[in-house]
Amino acid sequence: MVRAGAAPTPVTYVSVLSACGKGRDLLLGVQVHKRVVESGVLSDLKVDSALVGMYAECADIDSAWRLFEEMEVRNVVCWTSLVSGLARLGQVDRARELFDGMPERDAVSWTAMIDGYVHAARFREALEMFREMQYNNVMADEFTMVSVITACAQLGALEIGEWVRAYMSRQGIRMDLFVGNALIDMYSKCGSVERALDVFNGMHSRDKFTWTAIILGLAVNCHGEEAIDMFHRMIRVSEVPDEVTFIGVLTACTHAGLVDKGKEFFHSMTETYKIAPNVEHYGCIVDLLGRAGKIMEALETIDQMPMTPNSTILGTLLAACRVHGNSEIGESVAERLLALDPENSTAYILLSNMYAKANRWEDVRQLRQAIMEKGIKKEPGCSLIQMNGMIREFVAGDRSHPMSNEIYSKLENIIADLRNVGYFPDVTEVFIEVAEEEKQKVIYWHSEKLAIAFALLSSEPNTVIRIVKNLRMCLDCHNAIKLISRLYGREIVVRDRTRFHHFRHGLCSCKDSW
DNA sequence: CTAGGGTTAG
Repeated sequence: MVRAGAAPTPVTYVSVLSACGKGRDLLLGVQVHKRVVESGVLSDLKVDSALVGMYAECADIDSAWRLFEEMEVRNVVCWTSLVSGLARLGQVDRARELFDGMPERDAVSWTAMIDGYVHAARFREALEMFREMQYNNVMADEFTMVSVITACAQLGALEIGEWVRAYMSRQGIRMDLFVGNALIDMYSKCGSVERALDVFNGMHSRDKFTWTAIILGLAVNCHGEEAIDMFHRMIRVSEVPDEVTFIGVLTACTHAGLVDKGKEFFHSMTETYKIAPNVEHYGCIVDLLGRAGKIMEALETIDQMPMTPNSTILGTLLAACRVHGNSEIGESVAERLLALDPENSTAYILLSNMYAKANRWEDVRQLRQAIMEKGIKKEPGCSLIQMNGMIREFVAGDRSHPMSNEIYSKLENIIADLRNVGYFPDVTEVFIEVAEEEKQKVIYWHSEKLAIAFALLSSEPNTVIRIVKNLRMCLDCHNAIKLISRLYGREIVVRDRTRFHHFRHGLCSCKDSW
C-alpha cells in the first residue's frame, strides 16, 4: 500500500498494528509505530489503543505501559489490553491490581482477568472472579464460558461445570465451537466420557481441537480402542491431526496395551503426517514399551532419540522397571535421573518401591536413610473433591477441615469395615522411615482416603464420588478404594496425575496397572 | 471498515 503511494489512514494503522500483535511481530510493530508518529496523526484513541495492545501482545509491557500513561483519554479497551498483556506474561497479581483500579469493566475485561488466573493455574481464583463478575451484573458470553469451563476442567469440578451449562442456557449463551471443545475437555477431565461424547455428538461443526479433545478424553479414561476409532474417523473427514492429536493416539495405545499399534502410529506420524516427534511422543513410546515389559527396547528408544532425555522420560522408564521388577536397569536409570536432577523425589520413591517389590529390604532401609540425610522432600499428596458446590482440598494427614474429627472417625470405621472383608494395609510404598505401626497411620491418612471419608459422610447414597489427585495413587489406596466401591456400593472416579481410575463393584478400570 | 477476552499435551 505504501509502495503504491496510497496514504494510510488511522483505520489502516489500527488494522496493521492488530496484525503485528497477533503475529507477535514486535519489529514490524515498532516500525509502524514510527510511521504513525511521522505521519502526524493526532492522538487517536483507537490508534493509541492498538499501539498499547500491540506492545502488550508482543510482551513488551514497558512500552505498553509508557504509551498507556501518555494517553490523554483512556477507555476500557486499552485498560483491558494492558491487563491481558500482564496476565499473559505471568504477572497476574499486577494484572489484578490494574484491573481493580479500572474505572469501568465490561465482559471482555472480566474475561481477560479470569483467563489470566486460568493460565497461571490459579483455577479457584478464576472461578472466584467469575462469581464476582456475576455479582457485578456483567453479562458473561462465550469467551467467558470457555475460561470458566477450562478452570472447572482442571479442577475436576463436574458439579460446577454442570451448573455452568445450566447458566449458559438460562442466559442464552450459545454453545459455539470453542465452548463445545472446552466442554468435551471438561467432561473428559472430570471422568465422564458419556457426557463428553454427548457434547461431541451434538456438535454441528468440529475442528482439529474437537477431535483431539475427544481422543484424549477417551484415551485417559480407559477407552483406548474407541479413541483409536475416533482417530480413524477424524482422518476420514479430512481433519488434519497435529502433534497433540498424536499424544492422544499414543496415550490410547499405552493404556490399552496396544504395543504394535502404537509403534505403527508413531511411524505414520513421521512418515505420513510429517510431524517431528518431540520428547513427549518418545515418552509415550517408552511408556508403551515399558508397561508391556519391553524394558530393553524402551531403554534403546531413549538412547536413540535425537534429543537429550529429560527427567520425565527417565522417570517413565524407571516406573516401568518398578512394575516389572527389573532392578538392574532400574538402578542405572535412577542413577542417570539423579545425575540430571539430584533432588528428584520421584527417583527415590520409585527406586525404593522397586527394592520393596524385590524384597530387598536392606537396600530400602539404606535408601530411606539417604533420603532423610539429604533432606529429600516428597511433594505432598493432595486431593480435591467438590461437594455441594464447594471445592475441598485434602492434604495427607490434614486436620484443618472443620469436620476433621468426624472425617477421621469415619475413616476409622471404613478401615474396620475393610479389615472385616480381608483388607490388610500394604505399607510397602510408604516412603518415610518410621515404625511399622506409624506406617499404617501414614497410609490411612493419605489425602484420597480422607477425601473419600468426607464424601461418604456428606453425599447422597449412590452418587458418584469424584476425586482429583496431584500424584500417582499408592498401591494401598488403590486396593482400599476398590474394596470401598464394593462395600459401600459407590462408583468412585479418581483422576491421578496421568489417567483415570474408575472404581466399580470392587474393580478398577485400569486393571491394576498404572 | 478499524482497538481488548476463548479450546487440546507436558
